[in-house]
Amino acid sequence: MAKELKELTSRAKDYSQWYQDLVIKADLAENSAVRGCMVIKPYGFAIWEKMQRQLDDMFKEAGHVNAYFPLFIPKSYLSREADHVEGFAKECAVVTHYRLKNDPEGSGLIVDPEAKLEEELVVRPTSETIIWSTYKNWIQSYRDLPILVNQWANVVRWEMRTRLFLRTTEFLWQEGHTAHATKEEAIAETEQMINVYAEFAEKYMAMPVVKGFKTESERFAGAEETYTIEALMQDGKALQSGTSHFLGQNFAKAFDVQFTDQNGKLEYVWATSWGVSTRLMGALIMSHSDDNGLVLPPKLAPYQVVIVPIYKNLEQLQRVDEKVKGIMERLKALGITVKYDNSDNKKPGWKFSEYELKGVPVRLAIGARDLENNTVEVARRDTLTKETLPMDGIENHIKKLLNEIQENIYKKAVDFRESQTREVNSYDEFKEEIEKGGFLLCHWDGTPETEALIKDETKATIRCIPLEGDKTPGKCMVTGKPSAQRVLFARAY
RNA sequence: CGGGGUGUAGCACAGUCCGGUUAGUGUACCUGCUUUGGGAGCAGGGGGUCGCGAGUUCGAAUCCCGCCACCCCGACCA
Repeated sequence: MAKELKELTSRAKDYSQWYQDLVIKADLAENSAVRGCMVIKPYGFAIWEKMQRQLDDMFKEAGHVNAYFPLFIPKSYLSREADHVEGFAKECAVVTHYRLKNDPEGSGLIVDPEAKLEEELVVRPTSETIIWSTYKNWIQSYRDLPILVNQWANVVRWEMRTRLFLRTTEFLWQEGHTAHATKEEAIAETEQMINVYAEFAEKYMAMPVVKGFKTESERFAGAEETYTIEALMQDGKALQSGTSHFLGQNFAKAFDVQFTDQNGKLEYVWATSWGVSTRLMGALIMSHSDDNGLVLPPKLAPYQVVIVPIYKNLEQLQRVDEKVKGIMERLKALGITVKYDNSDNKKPGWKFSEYELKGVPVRLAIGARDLENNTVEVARRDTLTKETLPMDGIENHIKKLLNEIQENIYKKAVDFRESQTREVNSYDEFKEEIEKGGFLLCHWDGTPETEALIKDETKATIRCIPLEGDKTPGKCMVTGKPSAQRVLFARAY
């Protein structure tokens, strides 16, 4: 057993390998029989549910409501918006038939050729088109606006290469789709939502992000402006963690969604869309984990505290059970989630390792010794330290400790990112530095040609044009042409 | 679709080059006893179409041919 852990540790340098082993061992997910899709196991799904609930609260706080739209999109819808079809056509799963039958030749089930669909259906890669074809019926007057709708759903993108959590064929996400009477209002919505995402990432996931615009070539297919939050993973690669798009009037025009404004004039509506996905779970894992397994921020941990009893016989266990009952009540009264693992088929040492692997922020161990002294052993996951404390008032200490852990994990991630972010001024230096990973802030002349050249030669992309920070103009590191501000480069997932 | 690799017990793998007892090891599982403050110990036990198909041979996990699946690297990707 110890050997297995050691192997895991020694592989930590090979991050992707380690990461895959880790999540499987940590009971988060496994690859299923279906190409590039994943089974999210109960513990992993509990983390996703925590994220969902928090995000949903934040959306509603900002005035949004939930709805649901169909999984299938008629092929013709997808082709209505030119950039959109360009962006998604290459990765769509298509339904062509609606029935199977027994092969008359006797080789089992086959697709019934007579059950061919008049028009093929696309399994949604995103829902803009079906939603806008619906909104057309919902919107006549400025009084119908704004529409602020979100949906929690699954989508399918048939990528050539998949990666657990980061790019699976099917993934779970939320997509907000809003309609507005004015351009200003739509832009304000787009900005509001990227701020919601950034707040969620930093306050709940304890993951610092850089907010910014995507360049034209990295923009969402059909958007006029894409805002993004970019995070840095521990292996030095960037991860796009959430996007919010200002869609202009592109979809309104493609689906003919017009409204009468206050002056009786017919206008196209202004649109936004925004989304985050189960990719965030990958981000969470890769931001904080160490060689002992997951490290979960207390605000997203399925349970914040685990209690492990230590006993020599059933009589002792019963005494610990009694004691724990009281502690659990007091913890729950403070809104802290607790799991008491008094299963008799695993030893304490096994449990310690198991809950570390699962990233439970705080572990309490209580044994005969503690019952005698009225103490409890408190171990924290982020620092892997433990201390023995008096039992009285332990619940208040734990409440404080959970906040401290949340802050400490965030601070650690910020420090790491700062240490991996640097300004680079020449292209030669850039080529050298990009090999080391991390974020590079550089001047760029703003042309797609230069961007493409850099990508070809170094595999680095412009993650975003940051909204905040240094706005001093300069000269492009490649062409020497003027640059408005430094932009953020990195190699990305 | 290109380049590389792997298919042997639930999982991880050895054995394949150089064919030869009843196919093995770790782990997991089952039973019993002892253990329980950092992934317990001992004893016993169950579990295999060696990816699939066809061939060579007295004899194939091993050699030849064909096929299939999966993984990694690239192309692709908001």
